[in-house]
Amino acid sequence: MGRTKLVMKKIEDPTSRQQFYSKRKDTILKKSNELAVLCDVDVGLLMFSPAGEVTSYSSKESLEDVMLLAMNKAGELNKRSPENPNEQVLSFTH
Amino acid sequence: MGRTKLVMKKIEDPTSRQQFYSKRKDTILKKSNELAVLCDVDVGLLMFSPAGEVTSYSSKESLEDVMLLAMNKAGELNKRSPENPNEQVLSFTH
DNA sequence: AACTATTTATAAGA
DNA sequence: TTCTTATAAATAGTT
Repeated sequence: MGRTKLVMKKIEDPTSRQQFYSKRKDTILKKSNELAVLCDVDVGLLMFSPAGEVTSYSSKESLEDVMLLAMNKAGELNKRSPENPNEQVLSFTH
Repeated sequence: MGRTKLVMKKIEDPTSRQQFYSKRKDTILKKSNELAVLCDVDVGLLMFSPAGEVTSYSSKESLEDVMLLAMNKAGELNKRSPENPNEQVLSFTH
Protein backbone atom coordinates (compact mmCIF):
# COMPACT_ATOMS: atom_id res chain seq x y z
CA MET A 1 0.00 0.00 0.00
CA GLY A 2 1.16 3.55 -0.29
CA ARG A 3 2.32 5.81 -3.05
CA THR A 4 4.39 3.21 -4.88
CA LYS A 5 4.51 -0.54 -5.20
CA LEU A 6 6.73 -2.52 -2.90
CA VAL A 7 10.02 -3.84 -4.27
CA MET A 8 11.00 -7.20 -2.83
CA LYS A 9 14.56 -6.27 -2.01
CA LYS A 10 16.38 -5.45 1.19
CA ILE A 11 16.04 -1.81 2.27
CA GLU A 12 19.63 -0.67 2.41
CA ASP A 13 19.18 2.56 4.38
CA PRO A 14 19.32 1.54 8.06
CA THR A 15 16.90 4.20 9.24
CA SER A 16 14.34 3.42 6.56
CA ARG A 17 14.75 -0.28 7.24
CA GLN A 18 14.12 0.13 10.96
CA GLN A 19 11.11 2.37 10.34
CA PHE A 20 9.68 -0.09 7.87
CA TYR A 21 10.22 -2.93 10.33
CA SER A 22 8.55 -1.13 13.19
CA LYS A 23 5.37 -0.34 11.29
CA ARG A 24 5.08 -3.69 9.55
CA LYS A 25 5.74 -5.57 12.79
CA ASP A 26 2.74 -3.87 14.38
CA THR A 27 0.51 -4.74 11.44
CA ILE A 28 1.54 -8.38 11.48
CA LEU A 29 0.95 -8.57 15.23
CA LYS A 30 -2.48 -7.03 14.80
CA LYS A 31 -3.45 -9.38 12.00
CA SER A 32 -2.10 -12.41 13.84
CA ASN A 33 -4.22 -11.53 16.84
CA GLU A 34 -7.28 -11.03 14.65
CA LEU A 35 -6.72 -14.47 13.13
CA ALA A 36 -6.40 -16.09 16.55
CA VAL A 37 -9.51 -14.43 17.95
CA LEU A 38 -11.88 -14.49 14.97
CA CYS A 39 -11.00 -18.08 14.08
CA ASP A 40 -10.36 -19.25 17.63
CA VAL A 41 -7.11 -20.84 16.58
CA ASP A 42 -3.58 -20.93 17.92
CA VAL A 43 -0.94 -18.66 16.44
CA GLY A 44 2.72 -18.21 17.30
CA LEU A 45 4.99 -15.52 15.90
CA LEU A 46 8.62 -14.50 16.26
CA MET A 47 10.20 -11.44 14.66
CA PHE A 48 13.73 -10.11 14.99
CA SER A 49 14.28 -6.42 14.39
CA PRO A 50 17.28 -5.19 12.38
CA ALA A 51 18.77 -4.20 15.76
CA GLY A 52 18.27 -7.68 17.19
CA GLU A 53 15.21 -7.02 19.31
CA VAL A 54 12.87 -9.99 19.44
CA THR A 55 9.11 -9.60 19.38
CA SER A 56 6.95 -12.63 19.94
CA TYR A 57 3.24 -13.22 19.93
CA SER A 58 1.23 -16.21 20.93
CA SER A 59 -2.43 -16.96 21.31
CA LYS A 60 -1.57 -19.24 24.20
CA GLU A 61 0.09 -18.47 27.52
CA SER A 62 3.52 -18.76 26.00
CA LEU A 63 4.98 -19.08 22.56
CA GLU A 64 6.55 -22.37 23.53
CA ASP A 65 3.09 -23.82 24.10
CA VAL A 66 2.14 -23.11 20.50
CA MET A 67 5.43 -24.42 19.18
CA LEU A 68 5.26 -27.62 21.20
CA LEU A 69 1.66 -28.14 20.16
CA ALA A 70 2.71 -28.00 16.53
CA MET A 71 5.83 -30.09 16.93
CA ASN A 72 4.23 -32.76 19.07
CA LYS A 73 1.23 -33.25 16.83
CA ALA A 74 2.89 -32.83 13.46
CA GLY A 75 6.44 -33.85 14.16
CA GLU A 76 7.73 -33.07 10.72
CA LEU A 77 8.36 -29.37 10.59
CA ASN A 78 11.29 -29.73 8.26
CA LYS A 79 9.34 -30.91 5.25
CA ARG A 80 8.94 -28.28 2.60
CA SER A 81 7.58 -28.26 -0.91
CA PRO A 82 9.75 -27.17 -3.85
CA GLU A 83 7.14 -24.60 -4.85
CA ASN A 84 7.18 -22.86 -1.49
CA PRO A 85 10.54 -23.61 0.10
CA ASN A 86 9.80 -21.68 3.26
CA GLU A 87 6.13 -22.38 3.70
CA GLN A 88 5.24 -25.58 5.44
CA VAL A 89 1.77 -27.05 5.64
CA LEU A 90 1.08 -30.00 7.86
CA SER A 91 -1.98 -31.90 8.97
CA PHE A 92 -2.75 -34.05 11.94
CA THR A 93 -5.79 -35.66 13.48
CA HIS A 94 -7.12 -34.79 16.92
CA MET B 1 -10.91 -3.53 4.76
CA GLY B 2 -14.05 -4.71 3.16
CA ARG B 3 -17.63 -3.64 3.27
CA THR B 4 -17.90 -3.46 7.04
CA LYS B 5 -15.57 -3.07 9.98
CA LEU B 6 -14.18 -6.15 11.64
CA VAL B 7 -15.74 -7.29 14.92
CA MET B 8 -13.23 -8.85 17.29
CA LYS B 9 -15.28 -11.90 18.10
CA LYS B 10 -15.09 -15.53 17.06
CA ILE B 11 -16.79 -16.28 13.75
CA GLU B 12 -19.36 -18.88 14.70
CA ASP B 13 -20.25 -20.19 11.24
CA PRO B 14 -17.70 -22.94 10.47
CA THR B 15 -17.63 -22.29 6.72
CA SER B 16 -17.18 -18.55 7.13
CA ARG B 17 -14.56 -19.14 9.78
CA GLN B 18 -12.53 -21.46 7.55
CA GLN B 19 -12.79 -19.07 4.60
CA PHE B 20 -11.70 -16.16 6.75
CA TYR B 21 -8.79 -18.21 8.05
CA SER B 22 -7.62 -19.23 4.63
CA LYS B 23 -7.50 -15.70 3.23
CA ARG B 24 -6.01 -14.09 6.30
CA LYS B 25 -3.40 -16.82 6.64
CA ASP B 26 -2.14 -16.06 3.14
CA THR B 27 -1.92 -12.36 3.88
CA ILE B 28 0.01 -12.90 7.08
CA LEU B 29 2.39 -15.24 5.29
CA LYS B 30 2.93 -12.69 2.55
CA LYS B 31 3.54 -9.84 4.97
CA SER B 32 5.85 -11.98 7.11
CA ASN B 33 7.93 -12.80 4.07
CA GLU B 34 8.02 -9.14 3.04
CA LEU B 35 9.26 -8.24 6.51
CA ALA B 36 11.98 -10.89 6.40
CA VAL B 37 13.21 -9.91 2.94
CA LEU B 38 12.93 -6.11 3.02
CA CYS B 39 14.43 -5.85 6.50
CA ASP B 40 16.74 -8.85 6.18
CA VAL B 41 15.58 -10.19 9.52
CA ASP B 42 14.49 -13.55 10.86
CA VAL B 43 10.82 -14.35 11.21
CA GLY B 44 9.06 -17.46 12.44
CA LEU B 45 5.35 -18.11 12.25
CA LEU B 46 2.96 -20.88 13.23
CA MET B 47 -0.77 -20.93 12.49
CA PHE B 48 -3.34 -23.61 13.22
CA SER B 49 -6.42 -23.75 11.04
CA PRO B 50 -9.85 -24.35 12.56
CA ALA B 51 -9.52 -27.89 11.15
CA GLY B 52 -6.19 -28.44 12.86
CA GLU B 53 -3.89 -27.98 9.89
CA VAL B 54 -0.63 -26.32 10.80
CA THR B 55 1.04 -23.77 8.56
CA SER B 56 4.49 -22.57 9.42
CA TYR B 57 6.80 -20.02 7.92
CA SER B 58 10.40 -19.25 8.65
CA SER B 59 13.01 -17.03 7.10
CA LYS B 60 15.62 -19.61 8.00
CA GLU B 61 15.96 -23.22 6.90
CA SER B 62 13.58 -24.40 9.56
CA LEU B 63 11.23 -22.81 12.03
CA GLU B 64 13.14 -24.40 14.88
CA ASP B 65 16.22 -22.43 13.87
CA VAL B 66 14.37 -19.17 14.38
CA MET B 67 12.82 -20.33 17.63
CA LEU B 68 16.11 -21.54 19.05
CA LEU B 69 17.80 -18.33 17.99
CA ALA B 70 15.26 -16.36 19.97
CA MET B 71 15.24 -18.65 22.97
CA ASN B 72 18.99 -18.99 23.20
CA LYS B 73 19.69 -15.30 22.94
CA ALA B 74 16.76 -13.93 24.91
CA GLY B 75 15.95 -16.77 27.23
CA GLU B 76 12.93 -15.12 28.77
CA LEU B 77 10.07 -15.71 26.38
CA ASN B 78 7.54 -15.92 29.18
CA LYS B 79 7.77 -12.31 30.28
CA ARG B 80 4.82 -10.24 29.22
CA SER B 81 3.70 -6.72 29.99
CA PRO B 82 0.29 -6.06 31.56
CA GLU B 83 -0.58 -3.69 28.72
CA ASN B 84 -0.02 -6.33 26.05
CA PRO B 85 -0.45 -9.70 27.74
CA ASN B 86 0.34 -11.65 24.61
CA GLU B 87 2.97 -9.47 23.03
CA GLN B 88 6.50 -9.99 24.21
CA VAL B 89 9.37 -7.70 23.40
CA LEU B 90 12.88 -8.69 24.31
CA SER B 91 16.33 -7.34 23.67
CA PHE B 92 19.74 -8.91 23.66
CA THR B 93 23.24 -7.97 22.67
CA HIS B 94 25.20 -9.67 19.94
C1' DA C 1 -13.79 -19.00 -7.10
C1' DA C 2 -14.53 -14.27 -8.77
C1' DC C 3 -16.20 -9.54 -8.17
C1' DT C 4 -16.47 -4.92 -6.10
C1' DA C 5 -17.45 -1.44 -2.79
C1' DT C 6 -15.17 -0.11 1.13
C1' DT C 7 -11.88 -0.16 4.70
C1' DT C 8 -7.14 -0.51 5.93
C1' DA C 9 -2.32 -0.07 5.47
C1' DT C 10 1.25 2.58 4.09
C1' DA C 11 5.05 5.12 0.91
C1' DA C 12 6.05 9.67 0.32
C1' DG C 13 5.71 14.14 1.48
C1' DA C 14 4.88 18.06 4.73
C1' DT D 1 9.88 13.02 13.73
C1' DT D 2 5.11 13.16 14.04
C1' DC D 3 1.36 14.16 10.97
C1' DT D 4 -0.92 14.26 6.50
C1' DT D 5 -2.29 12.43 2.06
C1' DA D 6 -2.41 10.00 -2.17
C1' DT D 7 -2.29 5.40 -3.49
C1' DA D 8 -1.75 0.47 -3.17
C1' DA D 9 -3.48 -3.47 -0.85
C1' DA D 10 -6.59 -6.21 1.64
C1' DT D 11 -10.96 -7.83 2.29
C1' DA D 12 -16.36 -8.31 3.79
C1' DG D 13 -20.19 -9.06 1.57
C1' DT D 14 -21.95 -10.55 -2.68
C1' DT D 15 -22.51 -13.40 -6.99
